[in-house]
Amino acid sequence: MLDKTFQPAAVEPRISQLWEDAGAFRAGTREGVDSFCVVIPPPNVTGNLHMGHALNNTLQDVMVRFERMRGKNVLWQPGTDHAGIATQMVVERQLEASGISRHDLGREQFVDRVWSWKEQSGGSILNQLRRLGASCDWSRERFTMDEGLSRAVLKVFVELYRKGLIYKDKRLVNWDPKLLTAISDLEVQPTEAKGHLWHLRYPVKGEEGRYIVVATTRPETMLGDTAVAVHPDDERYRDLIGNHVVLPLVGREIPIVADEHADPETGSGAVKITPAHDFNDFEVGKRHDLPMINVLDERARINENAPDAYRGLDRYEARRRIVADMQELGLLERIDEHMLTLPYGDRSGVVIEPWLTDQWYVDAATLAEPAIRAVEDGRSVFIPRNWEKTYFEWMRNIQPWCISRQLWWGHQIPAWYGPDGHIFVAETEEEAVADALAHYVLNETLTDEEARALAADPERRADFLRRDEDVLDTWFSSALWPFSTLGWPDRTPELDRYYPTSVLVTGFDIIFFWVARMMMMGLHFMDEVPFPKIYIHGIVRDEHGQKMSKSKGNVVDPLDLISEFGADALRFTMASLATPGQDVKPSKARIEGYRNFATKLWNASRFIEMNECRVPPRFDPSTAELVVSRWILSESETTAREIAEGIEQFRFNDAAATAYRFVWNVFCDWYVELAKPALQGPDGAEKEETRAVAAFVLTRILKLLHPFMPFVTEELWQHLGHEGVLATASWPVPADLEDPEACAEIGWVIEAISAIRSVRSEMNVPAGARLPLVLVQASAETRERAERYGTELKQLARLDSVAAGDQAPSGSVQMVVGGTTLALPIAEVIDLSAEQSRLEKEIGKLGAEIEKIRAKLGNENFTARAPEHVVAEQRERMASAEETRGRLQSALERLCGAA
RNA sequence: GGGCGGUUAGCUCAGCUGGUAGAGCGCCACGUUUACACCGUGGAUGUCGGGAGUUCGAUCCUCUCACCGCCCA
Repeated sequence: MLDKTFQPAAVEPRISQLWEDAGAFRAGTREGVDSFCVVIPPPNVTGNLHMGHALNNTLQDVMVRFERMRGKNVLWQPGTDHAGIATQMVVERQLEASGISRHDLGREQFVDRVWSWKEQSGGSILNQLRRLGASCDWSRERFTMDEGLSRAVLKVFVELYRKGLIYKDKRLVNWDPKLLTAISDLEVQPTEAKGHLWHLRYPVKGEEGRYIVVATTRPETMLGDTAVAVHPDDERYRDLIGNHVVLPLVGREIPIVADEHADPETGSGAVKITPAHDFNDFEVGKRHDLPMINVLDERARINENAPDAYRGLDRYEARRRIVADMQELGLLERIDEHMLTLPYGDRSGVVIEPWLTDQWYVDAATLAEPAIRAVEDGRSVFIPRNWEKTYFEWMRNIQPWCISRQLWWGHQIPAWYGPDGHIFVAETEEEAVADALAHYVLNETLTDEEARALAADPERRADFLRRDEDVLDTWFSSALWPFSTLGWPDRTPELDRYYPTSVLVTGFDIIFFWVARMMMMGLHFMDEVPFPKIYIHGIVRDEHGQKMSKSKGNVVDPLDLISEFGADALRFTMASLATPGQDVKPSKARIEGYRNFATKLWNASRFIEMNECRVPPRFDPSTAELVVSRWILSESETTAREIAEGIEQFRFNDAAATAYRFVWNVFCDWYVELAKPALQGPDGAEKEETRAVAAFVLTRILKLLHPFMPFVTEELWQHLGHEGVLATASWPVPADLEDPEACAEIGWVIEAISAIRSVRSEMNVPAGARLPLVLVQASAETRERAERYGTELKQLARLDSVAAGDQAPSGSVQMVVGGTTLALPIAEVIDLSAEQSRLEKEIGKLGAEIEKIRAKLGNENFTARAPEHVVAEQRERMASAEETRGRLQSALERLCGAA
């Protein structure tokens, strides 16, 4: 016998183990069927489960469990990425605690340390995903630094390099002066801050006393200025274009150039150009062929390219000095308060510097072309569709992708440099050595003999040929995820079977960083899109719509919610709120509500169990005879269809709501109640059928709910003695059970009971009082229905008799259900004036409705132009409203006559 | 500045192709019923942000204004 409440904390670990033991999530166990494959957006190996993961993985799991139950060969590929900076920082912090830096250890030992950290405590997020119920094929877990995936990375790098799609270049990058590496745009957090706008005077050369005023938020960068730009149409400066200014403090003569980058509206209209320290200025510099003078070192201190006075100063100290010095020279015109956006490194928390360095780049523009076409012609579709705009926008303006990082943890770039700086790119060192030696023998730098000696002596060779120290951006390897996890570059059966994957599920925040790059790489190396569908969900906010952040203190830990309410409740909440294109704002009250829903299901099952309901072997639901059986079977069929459609169309909220309504408001509220008389009555055919149908429908419910609430449904499945595991049971097969007649009949019963209850409550009839019911001038059909459901009506509407009559007994309360007047004689308790006003109110409401419809039907434009079925519908509504009103009116007259 | 999304019941949100405004929570009243008080029954609550237009008909389509949010520059 089941407990009174479902205890998720006790059940969940056991059920997880059960699935594991059953190998329920293994891919490839079914032959000759369609495959369904999803690759998980690999979480960061240092990460912890947050609400975004909970949403993302719930939705994937709903689809994956659904398709698995539908009999497909399902692979949900799990794994993590190696998160270059984050992981390196975790281990560095550990080292710091014992007072050593990674440099003390050396690269090799440091990387070993990272690996052992990874083995011990990395990837705990995958266990957290298990707690959520994610049905990944855990036996196939991958890591972007795995041997296989690393091989894929090498091959991709080498191939792209050979095609000229990877190259080395000197450009501005986002440089983190604390972590001493380039970082990606994703890792830069633009943050609004109060700052200043310094207006500086630059003296015009050869025009004594004439200045050009430039406004800047970063005065210290003036040391690297190589031009002043003004708008070509700006009259104020037209005569100065082509002249020079003398850069104060430095003394360099720099040109005044005309460029549209200068905005005549802001500040003075003239802008200083520092190509080596600003992304916009860099572009201006290229357009005008300006020198690029880097005045900062890797830690953002002023370097040797600046005048002695400032060398070695930190950027902020330099700023103070420069402002002071300019003021002293009378060259500081004024200082304005100014709001500006500063780029903070999200890991280091310091302001990022645009810094000129040598880095490796991917020619993203070239790779983007096929990726753009694939979405244009619909080989990959965004759901919701609008996201393709964001995708196109970014893809069409794509910048070279900087892929090198000055870190130790990651895929080391497979490039070697000869003594003259010549680059050799190869998948292995051996190959690179062979290439290099051949190269230098050919150009006669080396003799054959020297080359052979080098080849034989690794130590001398290391001096001769030096490997690039940098590693690749983590996203470079995640971009390969949809095929590298399947075994590429080997031609594996998995690759044939699962590529392209079926759908990618992710948040819009990483369309650029991940989706776009997977598209580029997938198309280039597999010649096919990595996924035909890209489902983009919203982000999770708190219940007031605020973005969750540590500083706001509104972060909710999904694991806490799982502990408190159960994974099923959290999942159901996520699915219910996953409206296409909208953000998700879960509240505790909502989650609690779905915890209650799980308990409701639990108790309904408890009831079914208590009444010894079981599905007989070879039970055929189409043979059910009782109307109530046919009705609930019909409803279950409709529900199954709607849930399937909802999931297929990514309308998770609709699917969840349909399931919720069916289970609670149809099955529990009505079917169980209507079935009680039969279940609690004498043994016989009726009871037997009811038991079978109740159990059958409950079984269906468990299946329908399983994708959303896997734990409670599996627990019940096991408890109720079903075979195997629910996770691999088959989705309800449509069995032509929809039955409009049964639905109409039970609909009438439900309506009648509801109407009686409502009137009782309104008339303050004591809950315990049993009343007689009279059906006034009822049709044969209605009388039959009342007869058939006499027991149920009596029980649920608290009646002591149900009879037919020609007239409502005097002193009765009357209502109209489906065209029949129902009368409750309650003369002794009736409050005549209350009943009179109740009837008048009803009649008034109907009158208003009738008038509205009459006006509509009286409009010739409407009857002529509206579709016929709409007009017919209005006519019907009007007829039925008029009939009901008539009946209520005569009830009112009778009542007044009696009074 | 460009793009996207939002504004519907006290709160959080649904409302698919225009044709009777819905859910959950909250609130009020009542608790006959051994599946369930994490429950049951009944009830109240909306000029669907403002304005204009298209249409026989607009929460839904078009334009416009206001406010809020996100992304990009």
